[in-house]
Amino acid sequence: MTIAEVSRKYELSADTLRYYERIGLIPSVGRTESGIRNYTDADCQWIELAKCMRSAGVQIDALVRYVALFQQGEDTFDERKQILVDQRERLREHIADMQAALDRLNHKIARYENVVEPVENDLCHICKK
Amino acid sequence: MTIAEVSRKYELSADTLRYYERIGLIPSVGRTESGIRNYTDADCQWIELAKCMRSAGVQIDALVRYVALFQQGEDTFDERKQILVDQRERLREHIADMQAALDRLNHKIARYENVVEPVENDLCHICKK
DNA sequence: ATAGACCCTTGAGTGGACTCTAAGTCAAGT
DNA sequence: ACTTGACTTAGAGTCCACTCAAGGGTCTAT
Repeated sequence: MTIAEVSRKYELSADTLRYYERIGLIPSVGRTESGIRNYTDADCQWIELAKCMRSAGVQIDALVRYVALFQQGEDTFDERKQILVDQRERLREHIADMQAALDRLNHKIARYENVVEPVENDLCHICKK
Repeated sequence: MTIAEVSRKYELSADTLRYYERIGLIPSVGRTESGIRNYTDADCQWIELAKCMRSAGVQIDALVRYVALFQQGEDTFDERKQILVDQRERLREHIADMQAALDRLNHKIARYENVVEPVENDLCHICKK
């Protein structure tokens, strides 16, 4: 697969794909004799993983470390797992923050819709609390 | 309340508090005769709101627009509500992305723990899929 | 064999959100 | 009166994650 095809498939710009490879967020992609990138299915799986993690806000740094360890082989097993566990925890915390903000937005929108009785209006002014 | 007290209370640096005020993410704070910020409870509510929304990744831009409209008064009601509704939608999408990444991390960690039977190992290599 | 579309690398530029610096003011304590 | 430390502003600097530009090579169709 060419970079343009992969770019369309995953909706990541060719620039971004090259950037991800350059910094090691995905392992380096094989080339044709003339030096043009030729993405394999395995490359695509790495890209999909990267896209999923990045869209969730997992830092590039952690993913780069993971990929580097992965390429070093079996004896990095524990370290790799630890990265995943750490990032899972970060993600859980972030989801909780977002849920709190979502609850708050729902509350505020309800006020705007007069769905919630304005019992403690003194704190609200549609709506800081 | 001084900026140092507010900074401690909300765990935001004094620089960040001044920055938020400067860009209009919170309405401007009153000063003492000598020009020092004196935060009221209402100011603190704005800060808490800003902190909550920012920690969930709501863009500063949207919050600035909301605050500006809020200060313009009643006839911006609909526009303000629309901002909230839009941001709620963005937040929901983002939570879905994060949930997908979390599911994937859980799956990968389970592989690392040999909890999941390695049935389709050819795609996994602990673990791209 | 030449146009036009696509690809390459290196390195610089951008935008968002802070974060820090410089130069100065002010209040409290000694 | 002087030091100390927290406050002020305007503006510059930093970090992250891209994104673009320059200058060039490659592929395909006519």
